Amino acid sequence: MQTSTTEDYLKAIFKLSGPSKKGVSTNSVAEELSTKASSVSDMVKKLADKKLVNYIKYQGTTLTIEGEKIALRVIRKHRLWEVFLVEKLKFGWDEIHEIAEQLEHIKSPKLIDKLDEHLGFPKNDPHGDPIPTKNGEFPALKKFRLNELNVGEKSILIGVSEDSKEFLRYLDGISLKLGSEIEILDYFKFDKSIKVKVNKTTELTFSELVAQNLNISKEK
Amino acid sequence: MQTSTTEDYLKAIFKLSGPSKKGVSTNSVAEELSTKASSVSDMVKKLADKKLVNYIKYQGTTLTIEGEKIALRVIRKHRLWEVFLVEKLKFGWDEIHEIAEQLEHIKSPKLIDKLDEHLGFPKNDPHGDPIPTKNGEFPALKKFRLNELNVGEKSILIGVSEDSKEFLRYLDGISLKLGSEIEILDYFKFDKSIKVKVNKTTELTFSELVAQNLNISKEK
DNA sequence: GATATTATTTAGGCCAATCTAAATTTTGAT
DNA sequence: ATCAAAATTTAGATTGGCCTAAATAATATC
Repeated sequence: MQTSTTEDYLKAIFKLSGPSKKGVSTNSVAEELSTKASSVSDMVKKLADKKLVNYIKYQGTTLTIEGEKIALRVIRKHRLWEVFLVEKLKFGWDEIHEIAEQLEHIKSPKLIDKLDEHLGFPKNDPHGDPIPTKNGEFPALKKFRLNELNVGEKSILIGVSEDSKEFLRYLDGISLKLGSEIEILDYFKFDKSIKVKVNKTTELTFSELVAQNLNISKEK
Repeated sequence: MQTSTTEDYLKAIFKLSGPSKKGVSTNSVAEELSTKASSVSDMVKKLADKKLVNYIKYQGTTLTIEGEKIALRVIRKHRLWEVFLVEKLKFGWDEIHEIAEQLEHIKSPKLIDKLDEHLGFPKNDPHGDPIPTKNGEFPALKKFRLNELNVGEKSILIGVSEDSKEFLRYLDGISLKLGSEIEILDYFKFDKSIKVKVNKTTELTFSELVAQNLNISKEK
């Protein structure tokens, strides 16, 4: 059974990983948890020993399957308690976070199932965020192809549909990485190519074929 | 703000003190908390530093006013959560204790007030035990004079109404102490004296005057 | 490509709470 | 009153989590 500190770390890493599931930096975790980078360094090593995260020195941390399971369970509890606080106890939506931070660490699977039932199996918390299911399914972020977006929309690269060496080498060449932000600047009807801005800096143009193979999410 | 361990110790000491508020032994606390006597020894020293308990080496521990306040707050939370688990989440009365043990440490005065209201300001928990009020009043144990009891009843000495030196010296002489168990064996109508057995061992006879000045509780 | 800046890790300590083993005090039995 | 048993305390170590300061690696800039 993990300590509540462990749960806090896993939750923070999950949150920071974002839809692209890219590795998170030591500093970002430290900031998220209001602690110091050296503490995080210590801690992720311990979490790696317990097989809850993958950690490579100087290269960031990702969750293992097991680590993600735990993170999702904690998020489920947090969000269900938030619903309880607002719906049943009539708290304002702005007062509930820090109480839920504590309640999320209560250990009792039965409690959370009964709470879920008591609340009528809500799908979203009071902020509108989805509540992971009992089985650890996280209502998937809707996934799009880059060519399905409209001009002006922003997105995050979460994957590719084509994994030939050539394609990956091409992406590498333009240094497009998982997690990059892509904003649609323009669309050229005549060849269906699109002009984008990557990470608020680099402007590029993608052919339709390329755009079709870039999987993105509209979420932040 | 105290740790949950501190709260556990204070609660245990409160519970073990009983109605007579007598000092509790290191060993009894250790057993109550499933820990070792040496740990308790360490801990009560720290609690004494924080003015939460009165501790005299080799002589046991009592709560200070402040310590008792905290203990009562924790008990209030524990019992309110128990009501919630049974009434709202439909738990069986036998499953709730260990969950409430966790919930009782959640820190948020507002939460507990709202919970109290949500539950309709219950007076007792599902086991029938009284719930301390918001102001830290613990529904007093009903107090009796020893001469109000019937033959066969058992009681605990919780105080005296007369505190003259003579009386106290008398009690001392028969080694009757706060917390002693007193069972009524017989009642002699002609002089209203009563025969009792103290702590299941010593038989004594009290005059009416003595019996009137011994305050007892019927609770265990 | 060298170097300055930033990010990260290591080293060494601290604190709360716990433990075992040894020392000490109290109690209880003769 | 003495002495053994029981209760309690001390000493010294451990674990989880955190910190500061110093060392090292990665990165960004010229």
